[in-house]
Amino acid sequence: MYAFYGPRGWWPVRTKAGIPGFDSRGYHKGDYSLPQSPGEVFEIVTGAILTQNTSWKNVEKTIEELKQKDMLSPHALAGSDPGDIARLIRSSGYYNQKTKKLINTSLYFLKEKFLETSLSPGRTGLLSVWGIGPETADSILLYAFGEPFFVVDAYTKRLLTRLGCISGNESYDEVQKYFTARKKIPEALPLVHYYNEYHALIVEHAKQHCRKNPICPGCPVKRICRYG
DNA sequence: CGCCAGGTGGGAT
DNA sequence: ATCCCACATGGC
Repeated sequence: MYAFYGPRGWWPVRTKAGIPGFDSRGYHKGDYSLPQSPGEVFEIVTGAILTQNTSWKNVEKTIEELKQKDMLSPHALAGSDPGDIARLIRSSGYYNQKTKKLINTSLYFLKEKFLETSLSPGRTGLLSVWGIGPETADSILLYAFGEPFFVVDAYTKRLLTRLGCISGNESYDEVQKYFTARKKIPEALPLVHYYNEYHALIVEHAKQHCRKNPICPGCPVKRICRYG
């Protein structure tokens, strides 16, 4: 899939959109040096929560709103009126729930000073926050803190099920194990970069070919798939 | 119009 | 543990 789609430039960082080295949406292909500041770390944390069961397109708009109102920080979010936050993040859907999730996460980050110290919250720590489940936790660890946690989402399960790798009713942790237990990892890429690309490639592949109604002509993994 | 999108938590069984 | 549901907007 890497040969077919190329590097994906994840995680997109809106606050860098358009500057040299970044495309208009904040993707940075082949550059694994992000995030580079506490602000960028927190933007990824926020994006990971906002995109829960929601298209990234809707989230981009919200991130932009938050940024323009100087609300893209744990301090600002934790100190704001929930109603104001809900209005700002409206386009990302589930705005009442996500308001609560953002405030909870902000309070946790403030209390533990993760941004100041650059210390990782750790998986258990993130999962203890109301509003952060396994996928959001792993997304934050992998893309915001640069730790090798493989992200499993609905696309991952769909692809692996169609390829015949899993039955489809496995738990999050079981699917994750399918990847982390593998020994065949290209040496050219550090593990964290490999996981970075792998998840992003699965998302791209699921959007282009492995949709709910699959588009098999031209699929890069057609040969090893039951469909097609 | 209907269906889907880079899930999570709560409640019943 | 395992199912079922609420949560909500915007794009196609």
